Amino acid sequence: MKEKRTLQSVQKLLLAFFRQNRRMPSFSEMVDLLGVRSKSVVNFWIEKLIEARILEKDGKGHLSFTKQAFAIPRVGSIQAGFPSPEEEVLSDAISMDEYLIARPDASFLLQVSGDSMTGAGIMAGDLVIIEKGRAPKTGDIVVAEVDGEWTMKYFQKQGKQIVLVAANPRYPDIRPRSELRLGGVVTAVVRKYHG
Amino acid sequence: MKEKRTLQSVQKLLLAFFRQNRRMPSFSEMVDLLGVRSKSVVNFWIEKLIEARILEKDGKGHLSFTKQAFAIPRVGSIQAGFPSPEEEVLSDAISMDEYLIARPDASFLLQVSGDSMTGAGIMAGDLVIIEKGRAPKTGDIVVAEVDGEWTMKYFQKQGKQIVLVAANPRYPDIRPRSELRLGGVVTAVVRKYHG
DNA sequence: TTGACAACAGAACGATGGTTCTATATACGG
DNA sequence: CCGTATATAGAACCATCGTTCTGTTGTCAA
Repeated sequence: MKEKRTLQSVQKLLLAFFRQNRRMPSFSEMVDLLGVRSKSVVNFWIEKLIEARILEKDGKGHLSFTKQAFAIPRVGSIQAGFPSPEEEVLSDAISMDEYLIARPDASFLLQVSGDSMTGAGIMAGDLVIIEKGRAPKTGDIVVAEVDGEWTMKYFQKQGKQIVLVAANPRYPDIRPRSELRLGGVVTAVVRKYHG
Repeated sequence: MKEKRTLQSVQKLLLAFFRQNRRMPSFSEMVDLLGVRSKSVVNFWIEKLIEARILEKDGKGHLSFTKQAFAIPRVGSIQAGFPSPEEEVLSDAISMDEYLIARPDASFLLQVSGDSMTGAGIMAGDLVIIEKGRAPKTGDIVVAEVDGEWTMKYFQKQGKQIVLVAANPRYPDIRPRSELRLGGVVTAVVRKYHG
């Protein structure tokens, strides 16, 4: 039985290749990938994909995916009426890496343990993205070393005094003496449900 | 004044190009990119980057970034002792897209409004990633249409009866009659702090 | 059966890609 | 000042790339 080639199936194959190799396949590679025997067939599909704004080609014939091809669709809010899969608004589609991490070279991940920030919606096991070298403002969540121990707290500035407040009221406020080593500012929280 | 080229600066330039064009620059393009005038200089740096496991080359000379080049470093948990930026463990580095979204073509994003899932650490304004066509298990968070309205709730199966429970106890449990249209299962939560 | 059309095969072509080699410029220690 | 090492320049080379053209196969309606 012969698989019928469709725009979606071709796009899927190319995307799979890209995700694995982090580059576009060449026309010759696509010949194998699509299971055809001629580059002109590949060219036919490539033009279709360009027309569909999934691929784009610069002046010298270099292929690349559009932003749209990577992103996953983003629909409105739940209470505003939940659209059916067919009427998804594809116009506003984003990539997680791009959305979450503004400065990749100054950021790192940290796995949270403990319940001191549960009130802020940061649970044990969550991953937080921390940006180094950013000046915290009051209300920001920071990672700091206070008296030899690292903790994650709300940052507050009362006059000249700095106060670190936990979201969980069971934990006391911390007023560091002079030494406050700042690990960074929490810019995002990420939680993945196993499965 | 002439900028000294370093491994980091070259990597940064190439990464910037990649992020913008979603493909590797060619050697000729790198000549312009690095501000040199010969491809052999480019080749010199490429080899350095390959040695540093930032780039890799397949049999036919096709360049691509390694996984490592994209990912941001992940350090241990806070309470386990917070490493300084110098001693970051780079071995376990992940990309957000890859980490969060197992099936990109079956997933979409939804912005949360309301406080019905606050107890589960899902706040208003958060972005949830929803996977379609997955069979929910008890304890999963699902998006479902109950009697004409879309909501996000815990999924529970008591015998043959399905119960939708909010994390916020102020909301009553929902026991749908027969019609329960399932939008999908929440596989991840993402929150970005503005700034 | 035939005609029309779409999908595909295959080869030829010029341009560009990465590679390699040799020559020149710069920095630095003695 | 000299000699050595390192970084850069420039040119030549061929495999591969994407492009294009012509011809073949397959499908479906009349």
